[in-house]
Amino acid sequence: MLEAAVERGRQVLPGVTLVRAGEPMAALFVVRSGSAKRYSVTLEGTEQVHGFILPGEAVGLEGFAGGRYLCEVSALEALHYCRVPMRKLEQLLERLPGLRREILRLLGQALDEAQRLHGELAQRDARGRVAHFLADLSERLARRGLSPTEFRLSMNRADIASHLGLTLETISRALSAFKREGWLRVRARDISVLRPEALAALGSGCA
Amino acid sequence: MLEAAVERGRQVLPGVTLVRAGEPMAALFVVRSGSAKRYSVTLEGTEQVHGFILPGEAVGLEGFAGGRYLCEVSALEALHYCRVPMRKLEQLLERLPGLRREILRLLGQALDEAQRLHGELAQRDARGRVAHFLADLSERLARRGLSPTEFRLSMNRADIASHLGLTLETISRALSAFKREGWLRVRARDISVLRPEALAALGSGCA
DNA sequence: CGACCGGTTGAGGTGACTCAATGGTCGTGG
DNA sequence: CCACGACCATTGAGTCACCTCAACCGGTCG
Repeated sequence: MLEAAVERGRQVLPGVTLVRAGEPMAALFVVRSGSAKRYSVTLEGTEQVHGFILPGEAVGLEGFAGGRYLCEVSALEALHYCRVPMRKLEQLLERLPGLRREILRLLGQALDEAQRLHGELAQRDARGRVAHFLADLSERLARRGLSPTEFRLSMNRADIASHLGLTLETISRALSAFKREGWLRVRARDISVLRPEALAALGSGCA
Repeated sequence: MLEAAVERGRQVLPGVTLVRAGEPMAALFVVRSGSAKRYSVTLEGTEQVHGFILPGEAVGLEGFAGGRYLCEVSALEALHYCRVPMRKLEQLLERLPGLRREILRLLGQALDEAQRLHGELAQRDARGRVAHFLADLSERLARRGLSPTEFRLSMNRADIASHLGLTLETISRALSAFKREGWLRVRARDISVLRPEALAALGSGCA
Protein backbone atom coordinates (compact mmCIF):
# COMPACT_ATOMS: atom_id res chain seq x y z
CA MET A 1 0.00 0.00 0.00
CA LEU A 2 2.73 2.35 1.00
CA GLU A 3 4.64 1.54 -2.16
CA ALA A 4 1.65 2.39 -4.27
CA ALA A 5 1.19 5.77 -2.66
CA VAL A 6 4.72 7.00 -3.19
CA GLU A 7 5.43 9.09 -6.27
CA ARG A 8 8.94 8.22 -7.30
CA GLY A 9 11.75 9.42 -9.45
CA ARG A 10 11.31 13.15 -9.32
CA GLN A 11 14.32 15.34 -9.63
CA VAL A 12 15.37 18.99 -9.60
CA LEU A 13 18.45 21.04 -10.37
CA PRO A 14 20.61 22.91 -7.85
CA GLY A 15 18.96 26.06 -6.57
CA VAL A 16 15.42 24.92 -7.20
CA THR A 17 13.00 25.35 -4.32
CA LEU A 18 11.11 22.20 -3.31
CA VAL A 19 8.68 23.76 -0.87
CA ARG A 20 7.93 27.34 0.13
CA ALA A 21 6.96 28.73 3.51
CA GLY A 22 3.25 29.45 3.65
CA GLU A 23 2.24 26.99 0.94
CA PRO A 24 -0.38 24.41 1.87
CA MET A 25 1.26 21.16 2.90
CA ALA A 26 0.40 19.03 -0.07
CA ALA A 27 2.90 16.24 0.45
CA LEU A 28 5.70 14.80 2.50
CA PHE A 29 9.06 14.48 0.72
CA VAL A 30 11.97 12.14 1.14
CA VAL A 31 15.30 12.96 -0.46
CA ARG A 32 16.87 10.01 -2.33
CA SER A 33 20.13 11.60 -3.44
CA GLY A 34 21.68 15.06 -3.36
CA SER A 35 21.21 17.57 -0.57
CA ALA A 36 19.13 20.60 0.32
CA LYS A 37 18.99 23.45 2.78
CA ARG A 38 16.01 24.26 4.95
CA TYR A 39 15.64 27.93 5.84
CA SER A 40 13.23 30.68 6.67
CA VAL A 41 13.30 34.31 5.63
CA THR A 42 13.19 36.84 8.45
CA LEU A 43 11.28 40.09 8.46
CA GLU A 44 14.44 41.95 7.48
CA GLY A 45 14.79 39.69 4.45
CA THR A 46 17.80 37.72 5.66
CA GLU A 47 17.93 33.94 5.45
CA GLN A 48 18.06 31.81 8.58
CA VAL A 49 19.31 28.34 7.69
CA HIS A 50 17.67 25.79 9.98
CA GLY A 51 19.35 22.69 8.67
CA PHE A 52 20.68 20.65 5.80
CA ILE A 53 18.89 17.65 4.37
CA LEU A 54 20.84 14.59 3.25
CA PRO A 55 19.74 11.47 1.35
CA GLY A 56 17.20 9.43 3.29
CA GLU A 57 15.92 12.40 5.26
CA ALA A 58 12.43 13.88 5.21
CA VAL A 59 11.29 17.32 4.12
CA GLY A 60 8.25 19.25 5.24
CA LEU A 61 7.55 17.82 8.68
CA GLU A 62 7.00 21.22 10.28
CA GLY A 63 3.98 21.52 8.03
CA PHE A 64 1.98 19.39 10.47
CA ALA A 65 1.77 22.43 12.76
CA GLY A 66 -0.85 24.17 10.71
CA GLY A 67 -1.22 22.45 7.36
CA ARG A 68 1.26 24.81 5.75
CA TYR A 69 4.99 24.57 5.31
CA LEU A 70 6.95 26.85 7.60
CA CYS A 71 10.31 26.73 5.84
CA GLU A 72 11.66 26.98 2.36
CA VAL A 73 13.65 23.99 1.16
CA SER A 74 15.91 24.37 -1.83
CA ALA A 75 18.30 21.98 -3.52
CA LEU A 76 22.04 22.50 -3.03
CA GLU A 77 22.93 19.87 -5.61
CA ALA A 78 21.04 17.99 -8.28
CA LEU A 79 18.51 16.12 -6.20
CA HIS A 80 16.27 13.08 -6.51
CA TYR A 81 13.30 12.68 -4.25
CA CYS A 82 9.98 11.01 -3.84
CA ARG A 83 6.80 12.40 -2.38
CA VAL A 84 3.72 11.11 -0.60
CA PRO A 85 0.63 13.28 -1.11
CA MET A 86 -1.05 14.17 2.18
CA ARG A 87 -4.39 12.73 1.03
CA LYS A 88 -2.88 9.31 0.59
CA LEU A 89 -0.81 9.65 3.72
CA GLU A 90 -3.93 10.25 5.81
CA GLN A 91 -5.62 7.20 4.32
CA LEU A 92 -2.57 5.09 5.04
CA LEU A 93 -2.31 6.36 8.62
CA GLU A 94 -5.84 5.01 9.09
CA ARG A 95 -4.75 1.50 8.16
CA LEU A 96 -1.11 1.08 9.02
CA PRO A 97 -0.22 1.34 12.71
CA GLY A 98 3.42 0.80 11.79
CA LEU A 99 3.42 3.84 9.53
CA ARG A 100 1.75 5.83 12.30
CA ARG A 101 4.57 4.97 14.64
CA GLU A 102 7.12 5.72 11.94
CA ILE A 103 5.78 9.20 11.28
CA LEU A 104 5.68 9.95 14.99
CA ARG A 105 9.24 8.69 15.25
CA LEU A 106 10.37 10.97 12.43
CA LEU A 107 8.79 13.96 14.14
CA GLY A 108 10.29 13.01 17.47
CA GLN A 109 13.70 12.72 15.88
CA ALA A 110 13.36 16.10 14.24
CA LEU A 111 12.52 17.51 17.66
CA ASP A 112 15.51 15.80 19.20
CA GLU A 113 17.77 17.17 16.50
CA ALA A 114 16.46 20.68 17.03
CA GLN A 115 17.07 20.33 20.73
CA ARG A 116 20.62 19.18 20.30
CA LEU A 117 21.27 22.12 18.02
CA HIS A 118 19.85 24.42 20.66
CA GLY A 119 22.29 22.97 23.18
CA GLU A 120 25.17 23.54 20.77
CA LEU A 121 24.32 27.16 20.12
CA ALA A 122 23.70 27.85 23.78
CA GLN A 123 26.84 26.26 25.15
CA ARG A 124 29.64 25.94 22.59
CA ASP A 125 31.97 28.53 21.18
CA ALA A 126 32.68 28.97 17.47
CA ARG A 127 35.24 26.18 17.14
CA GLY A 128 33.05 23.80 19.09
CA ARG A 129 30.09 24.50 16.84
CA VAL A 130 32.04 23.99 13.64
CA ALA A 131 33.60 20.81 15.00
CA HIS A 132 30.19 19.50 15.96
CA PHE A 133 28.79 20.44 12.57
CA LEU A 134 31.47 18.44 10.80
CA ALA A 135 31.19 15.49 13.17
CA ASP A 136 27.42 15.43 12.74
CA LEU A 137 27.65 15.62 8.96
CA SER A 138 30.24 12.89 8.98
CA GLU A 139 28.01 10.63 11.05
CA ARG A 140 24.95 11.21 8.89
CA LEU A 141 26.94 10.45 5.75
CA ALA A 142 28.31 7.27 7.32
CA ARG A 143 24.79 6.18 8.22
CA ARG A 144 23.97 6.34 4.48
CA GLY A 145 27.01 4.28 3.58
CA LEU A 146 29.12 7.21 2.38
CA SER A 147 32.62 8.01 3.52
CA PRO A 148 32.68 9.74 6.92
CA THR A 149 36.18 11.11 6.34
CA GLU A 150 36.18 12.28 2.73
CA PHE A 151 33.33 14.46 1.59
CA ARG A 152 32.38 17.61 -0.25
CA LEU A 153 30.36 20.32 1.43
CA SER A 154 27.38 21.11 -0.76
CA MET A 155 26.69 24.39 1.04
CA ASN A 156 28.80 27.54 1.10
CA ARG A 157 30.39 29.17 4.17
CA ALA A 158 27.58 31.67 4.53
CA ASP A 159 24.99 28.89 4.86
CA ILE A 160 27.04 27.12 7.51
CA ALA A 161 27.51 30.42 9.31
CA SER A 162 23.80 31.18 9.32
CA HIS A 163 23.01 27.73 10.60
CA LEU A 164 25.54 27.96 13.43
CA GLY A 165 24.85 31.56 14.37
CA LEU A 166 28.29 32.78 13.31
CA THR A 167 29.77 34.78 10.45
CA LEU A 168 31.29 33.26 7.35
CA GLU A 169 34.70 34.64 8.31
CA THR A 170 34.53 32.78 11.60
CA ILE A 171 33.69 29.53 9.81
CA SER A 172 36.64 30.04 7.52
CA ARG A 173 38.97 30.76 10.44
CA ALA A 174 37.78 27.71 12.37
CA LEU A 175 38.39 25.46 9.37
CA SER A 176 41.83 26.98 8.88
CA ALA A 177 42.62 26.41 12.54
CA PHE A 178 41.61 22.75 12.30
CA LYS A 179 43.75 22.44 9.21
CA ARG A 180 46.72 24.06 10.94
CA GLU A 181 46.38 21.64 13.84
CA GLY A 182 46.32 18.68 11.48
CA TRP A 183 42.74 17.63 12.17
CA LEU A 184 41.47 18.27 8.65
CA ARG A 185 42.56 18.75 5.11
CA VAL A 186 40.50 21.54 3.56
CA ARG A 187 40.44 22.57 -0.05
CA ALA A 188 37.50 24.86 -0.71
CA ARG A 189 34.51 22.53 -0.19
CA ASP A 190 36.44 19.29 -0.09
CA ILE A 191 37.04 18.04 3.41
CA SER A 192 39.24 15.19 4.61
CA VAL A 193 38.90 14.37 8.27
CA LEU A 194 42.27 13.27 9.62
CA ARG A 195 41.45 13.15 13.35
CA PRO A 196 37.74 12.41 13.85
CA GLU A 197 38.20 11.90 17.60
CA ALA A 198 39.57 15.42 17.98
CA LEU A 199 36.51 16.88 16.26
CA ALA A 200 34.13 14.71 18.20
CA ALA A 201 35.78 15.71 21.46
CA LEU A 202 35.51 19.41 20.70
CA GLY A 203 32.01 18.99 19.33
CA SER A 204 30.48 17.21 22.28
CA GLY A 205 31.72 17.63 25.72
CA CYS A 206 35.35 17.89 26.58
CA ALA A 207 35.92 21.39 25.30
CA MET B 1 -13.35 7.87 24.63
CA LEU B 2 -10.63 10.44 25.04
CA GLU B 3 -12.13 11.63 28.28
CA ALA B 4 -12.11 8.12 29.66
CA ALA B 5 -8.45 7.60 28.85
CA VAL B 6 -7.18 10.69 30.62
CA GLU B 7 -5.97 10.35 34.16
CA ARG B 8 -6.82 13.59 35.87
CA GLY B 9 -6.06 15.62 38.92
CA ARG B 10 -2.49 14.67 39.61
CA GLN B 11 -0.26 17.20 41.27
CA VAL B 12 3.32 17.70 42.41
CA LEU B 13 5.30 20.18 44.50
CA PRO B 14 7.93 22.60 43.16
CA GLY B 15 11.20 20.89 42.31
CA VAL B 16 9.67 17.49 41.64
CA THR B 17 10.70 15.81 38.39
CA LEU B 18 7.82 14.69 36.18
CA VAL B 19 9.80 12.74 33.63
CA ARG B 20 13.44 11.77 33.36
CA ALA B 21 15.63 11.46 30.29
CA GLY B 22 16.11 7.82 29.32
CA GLU B 23 12.94 6.54 30.98
CA PRO B 24 10.53 4.60 28.76
CA MET B 25 7.82 6.89 27.45
CA ALA B 26 4.89 5.64 29.49
CA ALA B 27 2.54 8.54 29.00
CA LEU B 28 1.92 11.94 27.49
CA PHE B 29 1.36 14.78 29.98
CA VAL B 30 -0.56 18.00 29.81
CA VAL B 31 0.02 20.70 32.42
CA ARG B 32 -3.21 22.17 33.85
CA SER B 33 -1.74 24.79 36.17
CA GLY B 34 1.68 25.82 37.36
CA SER B 35 4.83 25.70 35.24
CA ALA B 36 7.82 23.50 34.59
CA LYS B 37 11.22 23.56 32.94
CA ARG B 38 12.38 21.10 30.32
CA TYR B 39 16.11 20.46 30.28
CA SER B 40 18.80 17.96 29.52
CA VAL B 41 22.01 17.25 31.38
CA THR B 42 25.19 17.49 29.33
CA LEU B 43 28.18 15.19 29.60
CA GLU B 44 29.91 17.73 31.82
CA GLY B 45 26.96 17.64 34.17
CA THR B 46 25.61 21.09 33.40
CA GLU B 47 21.93 21.71 32.72
CA GLN B 48 20.73 22.89 29.33
CA VAL B 49 17.25 24.37 29.65
CA HIS B 50 15.31 23.70 26.46
CA GLY B 51 12.11 25.43 27.38
CA PHE B 52 9.46 26.29 29.91
CA ILE B 53 6.07 24.66 30.04
CA LEU B 54 2.98 26.68 30.86
CA PRO B 55 -0.60 25.59 31.57
CA GLY B 56 -2.22 23.92 28.58
CA GLU B 57 1.08 22.75 27.12
CA ALA B 58 2.23 19.18 26.56
CA VAL B 59 5.16 17.35 28.12
CA GLY B 60 7.10 14.44 26.71
CA LEU B 61 6.60 14.80 22.96
CA GLU B 62 10.28 14.19 22.15
CA GLY B 63 9.73 10.70 23.50
CA PHE B 64 8.23 9.67 20.17
CA ALA B 65 11.73 9.61 18.72
CA GLY B 66 12.67 6.33 20.35
CA GLY B 67 10.09 5.40 22.95
CA ARG B 68 12.09 7.08 25.70
CA TYR B 69 11.99 10.58 27.07
CA LEU B 70 14.93 12.70 26.00
CA CYS B 71 14.57 15.51 28.53
CA GLU B 72 13.96 15.93 32.20
CA VAL B 73 10.92 17.97 33.14
CA SER B 74 10.63 19.36 36.63
CA ALA B 75 8.05 21.57 38.27
CA LEU B 76 8.95 25.20 38.96
CA GLU B 77 5.79 25.79 40.97
CA ALA B 78 3.11 23.60 42.49
CA LEU B 79 1.72 21.94 39.41
CA HIS B 80 -1.44 20.13 38.33
CA TYR B 81 -1.41 17.89 35.34
CA CYS B 82 -3.15 15.03 33.65
CA ARG B 83 -1.64 12.15 31.74
CA VAL B 84 -2.60 9.78 28.94
CA PRO B 85 -0.86 6.40 29.10
CA MET B 86 0.76 5.46 25.80
CA ARG B 87 -1.17 2.18 25.61
CA LYS B 88 -4.46 3.99 25.59
CA LEU B 89 -3.14 6.69 23.32
CA GLU B 90 -2.20 4.12 20.68
CA GLN B 91 -5.66 2.56 20.85
CA LEU B 92 -7.27 5.95 20.50
CA LEU B 93 -5.06 6.90 17.56
CA GLU B 94 -6.46 3.81 15.84
CA ARG B 95 -10.00 5.10 16.12
CA LEU B 96 -9.93 8.88 16.21
CA PRO B 97 -8.61 10.58 13.08
CA GLY B 98 -9.12 13.93 14.78
CA LEU B 99 -6.83 12.96 17.63
CA ARG B 100 -4.29 11.77 15.11
CA ARG B 101 -4.27 15.16 13.47
CA GLU B 102 -4.12 16.85 16.84
CA ILE B 103 -1.04 14.94 17.95
CA LEU B 104 0.67 15.63 14.65
CA ARG B 105 -0.23 19.29 15.07
CA LEU B 106 1.28 19.35 18.57
CA LEU B 107 4.50 17.86 17.28
CA GLY B 108 4.59 20.24 14.35
CA GLN B 109 4.13 23.17 16.68
CA ALA B 110 6.91 21.97 18.95
CA LEU B 111 9.13 21.79 15.89
CA ASP B 112 8.11 25.28 14.83
CA GLU B 113 8.85 26.60 18.31
CA ALA B 114 12.29 24.99 18.32
CA GLN B 115 13.00 26.53 14.95
CA ARG B 116 12.03 30.00 16.03
CA LEU B 117 14.28 29.64 19.04
CA HIS B 118 17.10 28.61 16.76
CA GLY B 119 16.58 31.77 14.74
CA GLU B 120 16.68 33.85 17.89
CA LEU B 121 19.92 32.36 19.15
CA ALA B 122 21.53 32.58 15.74
CA GLN B 123 20.60 36.16 14.95
CA ARG B 124 19.80 38.25 18.00
CA ASP B 125 22.08 39.76 20.60
CA ALA B 126 21.52 39.48 24.34
CA ARG B 127 18.94 42.25 24.67
CA GLY B 128 17.02 40.96 21.67
CA ARG B 129 16.86 37.48 23.12
CA VAL B 130 15.64 38.64 26.50
CA ALA B 131 13.07 40.92 24.87
CA HIS B 132 11.83 38.05 22.75
CA PHE B 133 11.71 35.76 25.75
CA LEU B 134 9.49 38.19 27.63
CA ALA B 135 7.28 38.90 24.63
CA ASP B 136 6.84 35.20 23.99
CA LEU B 137 6.01 34.47 27.62
CA SER B 138 3.57 37.34 27.63
CA GLU B 139 1.81 36.02 24.55
CA ARG B 140 1.56 32.48 25.88
CA LEU B 141 0.12 33.73 29.16
CA ALA B 142 -2.41 35.85 27.30
CA ARG B 143 -3.45 32.84 25.24
CA ARG B 144 -4.38 31.14 28.53
CA GLY B 145 -6.38 34.13 29.69
CA LEU B 146 -3.75 35.46 32.09
CA SER B 147 -2.42 38.99 32.17
CA PRO B 148 0.16 39.63 29.45
CA THR B 149 1.57 42.65 31.26
CA GLU B 150 1.72 41.63 34.91
CA PHE B 151 3.29 38.31 35.74
CA ARG B 152 5.73 36.51 37.97
CA LEU B 153 8.64 34.58 36.53
CA SER B 154 8.59 31.08 37.95
CA MET B 155 12.19 30.41 36.89
CA ASN B 156 15.38 31.99 38.17
CA ARG B 157 17.87 34.03 36.12
CA ALA B 158 20.19 31.07 35.65
CA ASP B 159 17.41 29.05 33.96
CA ILE B 160 16.58 31.90 31.62
CA ALA B 161 20.28 32.33 30.87
CA SER B 162 20.75 28.67 30.05
CA HIS B 163 17.72 28.71 27.79
CA LEU B 164 18.90 31.79 25.89
CA GLY B 165 22.56 30.84 25.71
CA LEU B 166 23.68 33.71 27.95
CA THR B 167 24.92 34.14 31.51
CA LEU B 168 22.73 35.08 34.43
CA GLU B 169 24.57 38.39 34.79
CA THR B 170 23.69 39.27 31.22
CA ILE B 171 20.01 38.51 31.86
CA SER B 172 20.10 40.73 34.90
CA ARG B 173 21.77 43.55 32.97
CA ALA B 174 19.27 43.31 30.13
CA LEU B 175 16.33 43.51 32.54
CA SER B 176 17.92 46.47 34.29
CA ALA B 177 18.43 48.19 30.96
CA PHE B 178 14.77 47.69 30.00
CA LYS B 179 13.78 49.05 33.39
CA ARG B 180 16.05 52.08 32.96
CA GLU B 181 14.47 52.79 29.59
CA GLY B 182 10.99 52.59 31.04
CA TRP B 183 9.90 49.46 29.20
CA LEU B 184 9.46 47.31 32.30
CA ARG B 185 9.03 47.44 35.99
CA VAL B 186 11.13 44.69 37.57
CA ARG B 187 11.11 43.62 41.15
CA ALA B 188 12.92 40.30 41.56
CA ARG B 189 10.62 37.88 39.69
CA ASP B 190 7.68 40.20 39.32
CA ILE B 191 7.47 41.81 35.91
CA SER B 192 5.23 44.61 34.70
CA VAL B 193 5.43 45.29 31.00
CA LEU B 194 4.99 49.00 30.37
CA ARG B 195 5.81 49.12 26.66
CA PRO B 196 5.00 45.79 25.03
CA GLU B 197 5.57 47.22 21.53
CA ALA B 198 9.14 48.12 22.40
CA LEU B 199 9.86 44.57 23.54
CA ALA B 200 8.14 43.06 20.55
CA ALA B 201 10.12 45.29 18.21
CA LEU B 202 13.43 44.33 19.77
CA GLY B 203 12.43 40.68 19.98
CA SER B 204 11.41 40.19 16.38
CA GLY B 205 12.88 42.18 13.63
CA CYS B 206 13.65 45.84 13.90
CA ALA B 207 16.73 45.59 16.07
C1' DC C 1 41.97 39.16 -20.49
C1' DG C 2 38.86 41.08 -16.99
C1' DA C 3 34.89 40.56 -14.00
C1' DC C 4 32.80 37.98 -10.62
C1' DC C 5 32.02 34.87 -6.92
C1' DG C 6 33.42 32.29 -3.01
C1' DG C 7 36.86 31.85 0.25
C1' DT C 8 40.86 33.38 3.18
C1' DT C 9 43.33 36.48 6.04
C1' DG C 10 44.33 40.70 8.75
C1' DA C 11 43.41 44.75 12.02
C1' DG C 12 40.57 46.90 15.15
C1' DG C 13 36.30 47.41 17.90
C1' DT C 14 32.79 45.71 21.10
C1' DG C 15 29.43 42.87 23.37
C1' DA C 16 29.18 39.30 26.38
C1' DC C 17 31.83 36.50 29.70
C1' DT C 18 34.52 36.01 34.04
C1' DC C 19 35.48 37.11 38.51
C1' DA C 20 34.34 39.55 42.48
C1' DA C 21 31.84 42.42 45.69
C1' DT C 22 27.36 44.16 47.34
C1' DG C 23 22.42 44.08 48.30
C1' DG C 24 17.64 41.96 49.24
C1' DT C 25 14.59 38.57 50.75
C1' DC C 26 13.21 34.73 53.20
C1' DG C 27 13.28 31.16 56.66
C1' DT C 28 15.32 29.56 60.94
C1' DG C 29 16.61 29.81 65.52
C1' DG C 30 18.25 32.33 69.42
C1' DC D 1 12.02 40.71 67.78
C1' DC D 2 16.32 40.58 65.83
C1' DA D 3 20.54 37.96 64.24
C1' DC D 4 22.06 34.90 61.10
C1' DG D 5 22.82 32.28 56.95
C1' DA D 6 21.33 30.71 52.42
C1' DC D 7 19.99 31.89 48.13
C1' DC D 8 19.07 34.89 44.42
C1' DA D 9 19.82 39.08 42.07
C1' DT D 10 22.41 43.28 40.89
C1' DT D 11 26.39 45.88 39.71
C1' DG D 12 31.23 46.84 38.48
C1' DA D 13 35.94 46.11 36.27
C1' DG D 14 38.73 43.80 33.17
C1' DT D 15 39.39 40.35 29.43
C1' DC D 16 38.61 37.88 25.31
C1' DA D 17 36.07 35.81 21.46
C1' DC D 18 33.70 36.99 17.80
C1' DC D 19 32.05 40.62 14.64
C1' DT D 20 32.99 44.30 11.28
C1' DC D 21 35.29 46.18 7.63
C1' DA D 22 38.59 45.70 4.21
C1' DA D 23 42.13 43.75 1.34
C1' DC D 24 43.58 39.78 -1.13
C1' DC D 25 43.55 35.22 -3.59
C1' DG D 26 42.06 31.63 -6.82
C1' DG D 27 39.00 29.64 -9.66
C1' DT D 28 35.35 30.10 -13.52
C1' DC D 29 32.87 32.18 -17.11
C1' DG D 30 32.02 35.44 -20.47
